[in-house]
Amino acid sequence: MNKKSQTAQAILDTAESIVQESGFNGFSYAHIADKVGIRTASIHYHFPNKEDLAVALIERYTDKFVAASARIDAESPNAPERLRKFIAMYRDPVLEYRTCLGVMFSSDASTLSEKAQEQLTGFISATLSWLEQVLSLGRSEGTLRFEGDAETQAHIFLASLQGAQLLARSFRDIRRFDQITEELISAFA
Amino acid sequence: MNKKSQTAQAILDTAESIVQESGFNGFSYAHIADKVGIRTASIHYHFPNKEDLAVALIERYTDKFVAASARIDAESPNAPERLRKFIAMYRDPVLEYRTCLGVMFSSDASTLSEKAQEQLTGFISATLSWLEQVLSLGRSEGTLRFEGDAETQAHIFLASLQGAQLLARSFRDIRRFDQITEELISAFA
DNA sequence: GTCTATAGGTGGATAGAC
DNA sequence: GTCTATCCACCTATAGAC
Repeated sequence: MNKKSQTAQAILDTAESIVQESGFNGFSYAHIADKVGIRTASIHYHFPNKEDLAVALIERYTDKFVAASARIDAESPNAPERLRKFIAMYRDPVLEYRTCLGVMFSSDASTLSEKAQEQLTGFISATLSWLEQVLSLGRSEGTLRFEGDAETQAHIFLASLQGAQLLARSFRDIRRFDQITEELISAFA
Repeated sequence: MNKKSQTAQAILDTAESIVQESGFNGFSYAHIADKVGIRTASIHYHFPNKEDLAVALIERYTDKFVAASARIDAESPNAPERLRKFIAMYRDPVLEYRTCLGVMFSSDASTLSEKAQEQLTGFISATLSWLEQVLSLGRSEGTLRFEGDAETQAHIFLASLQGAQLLARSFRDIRRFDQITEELISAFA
């Protein structure tokens, strides 16, 4: 179920990449068509309008996160390593001057449809829930130390990573990102 | 010097407000003209093109921050109170679903001109420098406690506020912002 | 300084042939 | 499923009258 054709996947791949770089208002059907090697009319066949495309983008991004976090849980038994892999997920796009799709959609939230906004909060909630669970695990394991409740710490951690992406991007300097995340990790020690 | 006419100020006021809500790619000359009550051609008289407008926006925003931070320094002798007033500056726009202009321009950085990007990093650098100085002061006063160097902590603090704005905006819930900032403050105690 | 008028381009979107 | 052709709204920007 939810099978998408190869072309639809290519369109989503390209759109995701452009949104991560320029935001949802920073791209057009023409941009996608050029990169994919099709005509704009073909995009409309797969995604009738821009809202459909936005919703599909966040939907798929959420699915990818759920899969990735499950993989992390399976591969890494201890909480600190899970956190480090999570940070790596947020670091990679910055190397290409991109950010998490959630950051971009959050910025452009006011121009998104109701449904797209709901998808967005769904994605962020999934991320926060996973982080909270990792932090709780770390605390009970004794591998992570922090004050206050895990939910608040999850918020701070995610907010810091989002801001770190924006700062590193503005300065075109990945070290700003690393500087922030290394201190975040060591604060839990 | 750098005196701007009343109309130019009104244009900047409106543009700033729209950018904070919808991003730099989310507004047009027509939007501004409508709100200010002039024609789009008049905007071009004051700001020949969109790049000029972007540069003027960040320039003025930086000036306003410098003035505001100087006022905070003058009014509040101790570091924790300075931090709290800084947080308030980032909280206010969220109430109207806006963010710091720096966040929006950072998101749209890839579509900005070279000069606008330089202005942007100038603004962020000014913010980071001021924060670093406040944190250093607090540490030497004994009113703020933290690990590592003040520069890194300034980065984390700013990144957290930026992310907190995005999170609160996405959920349309100011309490997410407050939850984050209260924990940030208490972590320094 | 602000206006009308308009140029020239690009945006998303549709109809209909293949 | 993908194409060509096309529509129309909107965009930034300019020329020139007032």
